[in-house]
Amino acid sequence: MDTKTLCLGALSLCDATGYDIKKLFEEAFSHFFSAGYGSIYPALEKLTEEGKVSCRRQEQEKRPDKKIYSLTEAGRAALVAELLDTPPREKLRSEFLVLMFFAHLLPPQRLDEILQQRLDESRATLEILEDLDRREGMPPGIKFTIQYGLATTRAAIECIEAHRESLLHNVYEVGSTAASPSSSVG
Amino acid sequence: MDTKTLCLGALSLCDATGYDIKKLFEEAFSHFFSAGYGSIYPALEKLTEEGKVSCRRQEQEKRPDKKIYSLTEAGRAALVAELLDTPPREKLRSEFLVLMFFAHLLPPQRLDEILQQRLDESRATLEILEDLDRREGMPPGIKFTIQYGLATTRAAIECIEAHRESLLHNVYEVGSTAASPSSSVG
DNA sequence: GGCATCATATATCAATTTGATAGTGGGGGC
DNA sequence: GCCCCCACTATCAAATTGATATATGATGCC
Repeated sequence: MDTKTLCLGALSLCDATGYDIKKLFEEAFSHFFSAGYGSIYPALEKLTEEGKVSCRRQEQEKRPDKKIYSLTEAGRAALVAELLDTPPREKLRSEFLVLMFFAHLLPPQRLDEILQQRLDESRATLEILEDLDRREGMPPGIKFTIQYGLATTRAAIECIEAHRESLLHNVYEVGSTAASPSSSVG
Repeated sequence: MDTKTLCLGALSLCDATGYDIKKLFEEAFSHFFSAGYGSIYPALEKLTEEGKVSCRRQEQEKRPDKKIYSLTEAGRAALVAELLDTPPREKLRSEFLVLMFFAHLLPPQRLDEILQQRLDESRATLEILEDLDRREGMPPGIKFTIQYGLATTRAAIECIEAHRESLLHNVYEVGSTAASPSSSVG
């Protein structure tokens, strides 16, 4: 699934500018997908060429012209077609877990900081999701994305809380230390 | 955190070829990070230029020469330095949740298929993690990455199981249908 | 025996994405 | 007055993705 499809999806909700689409992604998608201007604007341009979206210009004083995009019938068909054969994959990119994997190379202070930062960020995410969850009148599919985020985020937080103390005690005791490494973990 | 750092990390465990590193990523990192040959080989080349890894060639009959890389002292220092100021971020890319977000555009059959496929894949991931978890003598940091994977994967599975039925019943009842869409969700 | 596919190992490439940055001006905080 | 944020466009180098090419042996299947 590429940014083009994401844009079609956004425009299936309502007409929007590239800027609006980015904001939608940040507000509604941020816990499971992201896209920047660098992929959104080129995507909208290509979609226009392909006739899947149309673009009307709205002039503004003292601001750049707005380019408001709308989904065409061809675009809606393309969106549905894409959704029909997109496999429901999921991929995590966790620098946090990479750091944990190499925890034995880090000083205890840094390890503690890492755990704390991740906890803070996860709790912040949780609050955002809880706010979203309180909103009413949301379609079941969208509601589900929030439930899913809540469930996995809570699990992550509990896992960190559960292991934090023992990690700080055990990481350095068994084999190597941060100061004198001599690993051989195959 | 880029592929170069990941490679340094891999080589901190033991000497390896690019191929070995890819396999390590698939075996030990697959549930939280990934990297392909297209980023690993260039990374190893740059690291060699920078003196952070050294490379010895091992000739082989009937196979391409092996290029076995080792971490140098400079490389180890660079790895630690990188780990010290890498923020512990985490980013999900879930095409599954995008599909769920637009569930109202899909026929019920497809929605069911999506949920089933994700459930299957999550259960497969869970089994792999449970196997890893049974291994003994693993450093606490690595053990933690597995615990974390177990916790979040189980939460995901439970969430899908819990909402599956109601999704199939409710997605199409309230507002629009897959056949005649007329949404306006801002 | 023959055929497909996987494992070992290298490497490359077009297409895409990332993450930062630039430009332009109004409005709010202090 | 100063600085940063909001609104809106857009671009760009660098990195990554995902597929593919090249070779050969081994393994499995009918």
